[in-house]
Amino acid sequence: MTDKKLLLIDGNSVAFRAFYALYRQLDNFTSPDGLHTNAIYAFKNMLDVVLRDVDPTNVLVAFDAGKITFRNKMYDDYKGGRAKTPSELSEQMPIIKELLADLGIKSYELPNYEADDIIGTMAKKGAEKDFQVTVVTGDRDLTQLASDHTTVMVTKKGVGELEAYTPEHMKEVNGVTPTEFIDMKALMGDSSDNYPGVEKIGPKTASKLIQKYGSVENLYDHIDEMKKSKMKENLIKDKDKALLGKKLATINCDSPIEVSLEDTKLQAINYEQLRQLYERLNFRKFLAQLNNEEAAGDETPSPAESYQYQVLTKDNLDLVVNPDGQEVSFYLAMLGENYHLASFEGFSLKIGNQIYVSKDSNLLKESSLQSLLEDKNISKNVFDIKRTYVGLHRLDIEAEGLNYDMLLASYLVNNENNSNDLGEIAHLYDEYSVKTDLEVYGKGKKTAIPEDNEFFKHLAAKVAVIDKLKPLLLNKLKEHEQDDLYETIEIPVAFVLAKMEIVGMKVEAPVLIQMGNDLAVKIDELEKKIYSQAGEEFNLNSPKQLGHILFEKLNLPPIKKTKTGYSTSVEVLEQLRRKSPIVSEILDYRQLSKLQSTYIKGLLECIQSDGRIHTRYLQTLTATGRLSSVDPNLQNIPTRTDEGKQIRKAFVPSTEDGYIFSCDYSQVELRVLAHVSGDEAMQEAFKSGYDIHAHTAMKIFHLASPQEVTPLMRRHAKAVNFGIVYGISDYGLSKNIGISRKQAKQFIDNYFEQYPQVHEYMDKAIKLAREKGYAETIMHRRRYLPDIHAKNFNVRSFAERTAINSPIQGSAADIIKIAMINMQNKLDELHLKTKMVLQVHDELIFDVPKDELETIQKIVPQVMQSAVQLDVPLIADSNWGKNWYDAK
DNA sequence: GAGCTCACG
DNA sequence: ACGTACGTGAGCTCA
Repeated sequence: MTDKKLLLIDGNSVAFRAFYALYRQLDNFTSPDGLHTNAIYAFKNMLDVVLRDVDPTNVLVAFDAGKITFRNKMYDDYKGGRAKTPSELSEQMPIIKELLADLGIKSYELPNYEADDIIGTMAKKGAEKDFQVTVVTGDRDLTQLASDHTTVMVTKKGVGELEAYTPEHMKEVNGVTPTEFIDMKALMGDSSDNYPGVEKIGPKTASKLIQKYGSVENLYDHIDEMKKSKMKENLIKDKDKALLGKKLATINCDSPIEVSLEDTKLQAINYEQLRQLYERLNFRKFLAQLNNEEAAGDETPSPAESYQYQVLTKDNLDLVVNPDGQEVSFYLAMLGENYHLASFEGFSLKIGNQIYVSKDSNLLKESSLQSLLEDKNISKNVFDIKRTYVGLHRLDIEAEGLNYDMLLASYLVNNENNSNDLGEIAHLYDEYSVKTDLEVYGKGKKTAIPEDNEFFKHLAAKVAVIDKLKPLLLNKLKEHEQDDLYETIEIPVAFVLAKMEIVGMKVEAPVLIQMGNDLAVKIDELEKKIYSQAGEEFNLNSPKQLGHILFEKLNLPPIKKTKTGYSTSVEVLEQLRRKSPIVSEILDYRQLSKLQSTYIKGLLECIQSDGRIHTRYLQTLTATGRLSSVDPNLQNIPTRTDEGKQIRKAFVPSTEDGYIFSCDYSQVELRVLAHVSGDEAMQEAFKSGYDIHAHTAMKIFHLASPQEVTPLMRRHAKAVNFGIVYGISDYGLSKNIGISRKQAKQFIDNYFEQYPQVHEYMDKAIKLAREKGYAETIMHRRRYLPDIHAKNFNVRSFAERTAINSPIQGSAADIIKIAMINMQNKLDELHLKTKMVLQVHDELIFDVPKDELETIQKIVPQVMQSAVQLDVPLIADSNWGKNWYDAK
């Protein structure tokens, strides 16, 4: 194996990809003097990854010298019609070259030749001199260079990932060898380079032909032997084009370049120049990196600064002095996402300027530490109150005084990034002194606590950063007028959720097991029936295999396609129902196997030793402010069909003779809409207590009285009401309720005529989002919408619908959070044993002892209805029973 | 790990 | 004229 490694980068194509990878961030990446920097930034990131992975001795970045090359002599229109490089990118190109120079990397361009030719020539030279060559490019053309000596890496997904083309991989992807790829391209042409190839020949056919004939020339030598076909005619007709295509596609590996391998040797980094450049570009991340690379003499990157800490043991606990008034930050380390089960790995504590760390979480139970954590007069800053509270609870510590949560604060300030990793969030605020858990613990199978030194450093950095970023985040909350949202909603609701998770919900395993056994029999029967009709056994869970059976073997009409093949979704199968009995059986099978695998099997695995299921609510994930529920998701337990709903029979009260009590808001989102839009007609309907869907039906069908509303009209009106909340389109509505698009448009027009202020609201919501860059709820929760300015119609439209929907969905989320806090307070105040156990977006579920039912019936709807004062009443309906199924 | 499918509000 | 309803999580297949 050689240790001489040559890295060749196609500068133009990588810069191009880099530019578009961060295109959405274009306006966020500007230097103080007004230059765009997104491509430079992404280019440098990509470069770091490649330099680390390849670890080359020699590097060359090749650029195109200009538009005119020797290929234009063969073909005037080569790369003709290509859009001009946007000026936002071209202004960055000189800086990229400057950056490379500062990094000690050679750049090169050659008039009349493309970067490809430079790379091809250098790759050949390198291979001859026994270099291991790696080519990095954003363009598949260069894959023809792949060989035993040369690997071609093509950027994927912007520049974040690279796909390595070896000759073997080439064969897998294209079915041809790298050199044959040239011939393949000659036949199929290249639309981006603007040469046509042979008519009607695309990648598939080209690949087949070249696999058979080996080259374009050989193909034409044997063309007479080919059977008569349209394709043969086209091949003959376009022979010139194919031969020209081959010339154009072939990379010139003997270009007259004036760089030697010696010239490409990596040079020393010019730290001073580089620092100045980063400062000019305002690249704070790279500046921080630079500081510490320089300090470490270019060793592995480590945090820019590291914090002093003291390791705590049982014997030096007296070091932890009474904080009196000093700022305290605390971090509890656990390995694993699910903190109900994760292993305790240690903790860190910052008191004033002193940081303590330990791997022994049992130390927390020593009286000095326990009393510190349980003292409500000692404020503690943490990252993720809920996780910390639950974790400490498992150690029999009842935490008090957790008053600041970095995770919650950053989520409210900006939830575009929904990470829940401390390091990642710190990086968003240019704080690079802490690494991410992924960097320190690794991922997947390799996840583990590192050696003590690194681990302690990481823990110390975490508490230090919680403390350090606190003023910044609190300040941003103030600027956003979100202090109220943060202090009176999110922080308190974190404790409410923690308690709900800890209590959990009792689930009867035997009930599920019995249902599972019954289901297994039915599923088995259905499988047999389906196989016999299909005439063969296949994997029913594979959409691919099912598609083959339905649409190829049984010749049913394929109604819809997906990216990868035929769609076999319910939507499609419903339409095929009448054509063959097998379809109904497949639908039944789907339904039952969903119940079996997700709800029976899935839930059984989640029942813990206390006979309960403890879900985790994610409080900082959704874009709108809703919660989500994982491990397991208890917010999507079936209810729409009775078979599914049976699952709910297994969810029972924890006390004998107790009840499951459920209370849900009636039409909260529409009420919120009535409130925020100020629409008089809609408000009137809610104030009068009308059935809102029937009322809408009267309005849009111009009826005189509620008696004239037929069930179908009500159903349609209901769909319109929903559609409005989602930012309706006539197409969407027509598809949803199976009417013509014209009719749907009529419904919508009528709707807006009858509820004119709703229409105004929608326009205003979009306008506001454009002006401010975000949409906002009644409690000032924000959702940023950078796409609202997008040039692409689809992308922009999506942002516009989101601008309409988010304030509605988000305000409803605000409301139920307030209700939950008030509810928990009420339960505590009245010393009730009733537990709030679940939240399902507009519904709260309680585990109620028999003798408290009467009280609960009274107070729950009261508290929910009075959570906030809107311009229309809030209504909540209650149900209860011996289990969740009966609470309907 | 992505894509499909389907469960919920 | 564009393609198209908002927000989630999980299990399965297949590369």
